[in-house]
Amino acid sequence: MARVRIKDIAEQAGVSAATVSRYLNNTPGAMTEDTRARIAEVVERTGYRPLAAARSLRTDRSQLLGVVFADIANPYSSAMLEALSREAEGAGYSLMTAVSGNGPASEAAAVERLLSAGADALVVNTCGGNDEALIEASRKAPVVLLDRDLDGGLARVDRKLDIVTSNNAELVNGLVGELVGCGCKKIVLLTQSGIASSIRRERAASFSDDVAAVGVEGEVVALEDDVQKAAAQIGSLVGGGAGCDGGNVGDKGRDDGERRGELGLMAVNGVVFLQLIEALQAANPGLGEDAERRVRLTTFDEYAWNRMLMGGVTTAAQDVGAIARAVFGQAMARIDGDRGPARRIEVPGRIIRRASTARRPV
Amino acid sequence: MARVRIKDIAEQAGVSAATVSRYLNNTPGAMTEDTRARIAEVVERTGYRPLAAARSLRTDRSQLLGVVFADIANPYSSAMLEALSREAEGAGYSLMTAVSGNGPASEAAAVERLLSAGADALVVNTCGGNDEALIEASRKAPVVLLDRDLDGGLARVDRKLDIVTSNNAELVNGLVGELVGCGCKKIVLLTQSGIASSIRRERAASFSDDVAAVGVEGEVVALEDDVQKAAAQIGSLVGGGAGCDGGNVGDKGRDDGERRGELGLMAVNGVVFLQLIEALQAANPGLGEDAERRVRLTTFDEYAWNRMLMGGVTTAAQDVGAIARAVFGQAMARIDGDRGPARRIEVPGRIIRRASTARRPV
DNA sequence: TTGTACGCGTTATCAG
DNA sequence: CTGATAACGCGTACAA
Repeated sequence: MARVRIKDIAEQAGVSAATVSRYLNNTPGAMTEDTRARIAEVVERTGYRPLAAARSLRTDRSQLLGVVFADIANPYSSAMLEALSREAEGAGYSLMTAVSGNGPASEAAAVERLLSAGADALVVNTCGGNDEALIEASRKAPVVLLDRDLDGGLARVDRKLDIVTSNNAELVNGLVGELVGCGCKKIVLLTQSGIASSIRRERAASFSDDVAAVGVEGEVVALEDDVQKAAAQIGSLVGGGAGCDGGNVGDKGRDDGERRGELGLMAVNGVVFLQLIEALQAANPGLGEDAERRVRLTTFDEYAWNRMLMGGVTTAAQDVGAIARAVFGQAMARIDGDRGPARRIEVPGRIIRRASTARRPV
Repeated sequence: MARVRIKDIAEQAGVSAATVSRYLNNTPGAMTEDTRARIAEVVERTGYRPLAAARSLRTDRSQLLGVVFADIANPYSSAMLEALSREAEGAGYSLMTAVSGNGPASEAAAVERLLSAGADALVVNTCGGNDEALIEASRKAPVVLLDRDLDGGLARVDRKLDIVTSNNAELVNGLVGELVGCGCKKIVLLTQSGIASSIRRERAASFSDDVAAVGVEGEVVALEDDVQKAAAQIGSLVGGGAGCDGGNVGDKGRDDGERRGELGLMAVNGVVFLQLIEALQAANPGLGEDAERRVRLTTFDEYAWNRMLMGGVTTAAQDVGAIARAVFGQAMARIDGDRGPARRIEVPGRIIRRASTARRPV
């Protein structure tokens, strides 16, 4: 039961291989309804599928899209993978994935592998520090940056590097607004230690502008990976009049001193948010039972636990589906020969207001 | 600057294409050190990479491994993707991924697509209800089941379907032991509503045996997806003497009635555990502040939040790296022509004991 | 040790 | 509307 080839189909249908090929690629002004039917019958009966390698060799198209994730443990990446899968599926494409683990060398290797494997185009969620490799790659196949820009911000300069990202400036602004709106006098943006992605920089820059504009104190802190160190960082931030608020006895929602809600925290992404929660819990014993209630939490990235932790955390959610659509669409356009200037596509996200920044103290 | 072919390398190195090919595939007893060096120089200088499609057409090997995930939102899948990537990378393979979203039809389609795309073998984390499609696929390419067995448990019957999974029976036994050890008189296994995977069945079966063996009350509950319904389920389980425990004033760790710690909960996977936490929080108001303290939590799958929620949750952790190694190794063996009987590989996981099942009441 | 010649399965060109 | 034929780039018997 060897593999069935196009020639076999041709013989059984009483036509030539060329005609079968035309049938498979449904050429516009095609063939007799009769021959079409005959071929269809044979194809159906034999379950024939053209060999990808042969087709690819001839057409110089693999129907393969390479995707490189910086950190697949970040649920944003998972969601994006699923969304991209859906897009690819609809277009008859398959996804080849690679994970860089936030390592530039690993990312460069992944890009090289995917290219060697024949990817028609690359989608790269770059970890930074890899501008050269990516620009080089873009000369062999279209490259669409996902979420994160090059360090040099060269996306617009170089010819073929497109980028799709969220409207981070507006989202940062939205979160700052939420925090200020619920009474925060000081706001801290928490970023990931050791990771200097363009997103971090972009959000940090917007942040500085925004806090200055509304006249509250702002600070950017890179949260340590180590829980104890992170707890110490958080502790010193919450700091000052900690632990002397008195236990809340039985009924809660009382004694809402005006010092409450003064510190606003903003996690730059879901991973940092999780670290933040962990650090808060670790720091809790030293800060008193209700330390959590004296800070206002907000975060980027919408995950299940945002709804439940702290009674609901105000979130800047990115539109994963729309981003995936834009990324895939742009990649396809490039594959189809679009040689226009590099594009920068900003997909609007939205602020989801939850209890953590509610007007009346929690 | 067209693509450089093997013929170009041959010309520049002053040899024939055949010799270059031999160089690329480093044939054993090969060639003069001189010619080897000359070819190496040219290959290096031009950055030549053989065209995957042409090579694949000739060798009938794509160096592509297809992977189908049932639920990529499940962090177990992300971790597995990363581990599999590492394995593939080392063997010169690339991963083609697809996501079924726990839909049998979608899974069947994904398998078909990956096969059409030329995958040398398939790794399937099946969602169940798809035995036919998978068996059919296994006749075209090796299929290795990941974690979940066929509904019919046919893995050993059919010729080529291998399966790699954890030692679920032992892990269930371990968790039951932990719960009994900290004083639970009743244990409930929480499963995912609407998903009837083999893992759920397997763990549930072991569970029933185990609770019977140690003589405690056991129950299996499929947790509703809807938070309110789930909360009601949890509420009725915690049930009975709820809410009349008196608020714990200031100091805690007191009034540990002997009714404490009587109910043991075991989440069948990380997703269910998250739903459980959410349900617990939703049910809390009606159950009294410290309802969480009257139940003992355990769960399968080790994630970051297991360390932090409830002060640490006792976990049955699977050895993702070892599983990935076994899966990939088995796939490679099949690709390399191993026609031996189907294998069932059980990779041992381990119990991580945390505060949630500590002897002294939390 | 190295070169020659052929074929892998498909699509594109060109006649008819 | 259809068929014959020539590539696509590479690996591998076979011959030298």
